[in-house]
Amino acid sequence: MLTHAAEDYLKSIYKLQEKGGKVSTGILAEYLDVKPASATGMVKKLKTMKLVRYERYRGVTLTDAGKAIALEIIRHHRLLELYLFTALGVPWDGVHDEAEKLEHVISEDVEARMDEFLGYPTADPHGAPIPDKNGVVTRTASIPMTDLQDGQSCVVAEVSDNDSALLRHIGSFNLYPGTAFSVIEVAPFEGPFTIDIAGQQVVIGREVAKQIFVDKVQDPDNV
Amino acid sequence: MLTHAAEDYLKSIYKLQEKGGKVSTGILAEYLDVKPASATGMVKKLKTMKLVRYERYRGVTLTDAGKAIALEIIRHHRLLELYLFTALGVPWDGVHDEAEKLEHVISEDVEARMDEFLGYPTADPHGAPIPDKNGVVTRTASIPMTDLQDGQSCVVAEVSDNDSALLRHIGSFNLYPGTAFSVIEVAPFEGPFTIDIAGQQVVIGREVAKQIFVDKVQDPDNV
DNA sequence: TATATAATTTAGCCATGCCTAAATTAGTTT
DNA sequence: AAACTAATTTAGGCATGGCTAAATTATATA
Ligand SMILES: [Mn+2]
Ligand SMILES: [Mn+2]
Ligand SMILES: [Mn+2]
Ligand SMILES: [Mn+2]
Repeated sequence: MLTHAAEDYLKSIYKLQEKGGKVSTGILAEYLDVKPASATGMVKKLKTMKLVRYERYRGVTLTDAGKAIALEIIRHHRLLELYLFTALGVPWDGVHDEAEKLEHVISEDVEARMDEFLGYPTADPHGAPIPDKNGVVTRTASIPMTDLQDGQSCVVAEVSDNDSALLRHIGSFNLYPGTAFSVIEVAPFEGPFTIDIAGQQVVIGREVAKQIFVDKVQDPDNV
Repeated sequence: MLTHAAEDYLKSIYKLQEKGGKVSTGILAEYLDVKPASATGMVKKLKTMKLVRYERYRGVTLTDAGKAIALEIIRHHRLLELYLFTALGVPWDGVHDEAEKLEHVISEDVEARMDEFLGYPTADPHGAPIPDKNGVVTRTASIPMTDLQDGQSCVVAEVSDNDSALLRHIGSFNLYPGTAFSVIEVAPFEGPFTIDIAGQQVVIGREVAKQIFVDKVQDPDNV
């Protein structure tokens, strides 16, 4: 078994390489809130374990073995988030930190039991996909809310789960995954979004909108 | 926050000093499956943190601060065992190892939510008392099954939870806490116990009987 | 093409928590 | 009282995973 630290590195490399191929040790260090020298050190260890491809100054990528472990940990994390949310009522801005610690520690048996209890779910409380038992991820092609135009109708697909204050804020507008809304107005000059959620008019700043991902819907009212 | 290792040491010192006052570093090392030198090292660290009283060659005891932490971890452990057993159906011979890892990692919030879900329970699946939120333990005065005489009726109160093969064995006789049985015969010369559980006749070896603790009941059939 | 800048790596250090082997102490036996 | 034995502690080492400071390399700029 790997150490918690190694698992977190693999998970982070996976996430970073999803949006941008090779991952520099600097970016990795920043993401993990660690100094670059520490990231370099761990990456070298992961290389000797053949979990990572790495050449100095050239960045890191996961091998198939490394990716499998990363997905396993991500599966733990997201199942745990949903389990804590659903079974114990932990608020959606609290589940991330809790899962961050538990993910390294639960057995495959408990993983399977949570999966069954939850009915083999495919997304966590923030809308992120839960890799299946074999590490297969079904991605949805959601777009950032900031790409929306006036009048567009859509459904919230996913929300960034890193910042719990942000989640509380987004939750206060009821913008959970699955919630439908339509854009009333996008203010010019990088301005805020005015939207309609279930008849309620709400203003969402651009920085917040960047963290919200949606699926467009054909709006029958708007033809 | 303490390290996992330090928490496990405090928990172990607590359990060992329950039956026998001061705890030697040797006993502690054996209990934790660690070399005596390692136990001495950790005990010195715990002393600088004022969690433990210790003088070389003289044994260790917990301070009030150390005892409070030990009880907090024991509470986590036992609540987790019962939660895993009740909510996720983890078999009673599996909950100990799982809880051993989770106990260091759950938040006070999750602790409180499990407690509520379980209806503020007072015993874990093996019958061990769960300290309350303030660290108060309500001990029961159970006796080892080996103290029973022929004809005695009793109820299982508690079973050792260290050895999971033993638990499977005991479970195969349905000797869970709460189960009533009566002694048919105690074979002489340190022999086995023949007992009656719900009409079924079962033979229990002495080594197993030592690990089972019971409460005597006045048996109306036997007057 | 040379040089400046920024990123990355190396070197060396620290804390934790384990280990083995050697030294010390306590307690018991003669 | 001395000697022996068993328990305990000390000394020194190793792996992990951080850190800082200095050296190196890549890249952009002149
Ligand atoms: Mn983690
Ligand atoms: Mn999430
Ligand atoms: Mn533990
Ligand atoms: Mn137990």
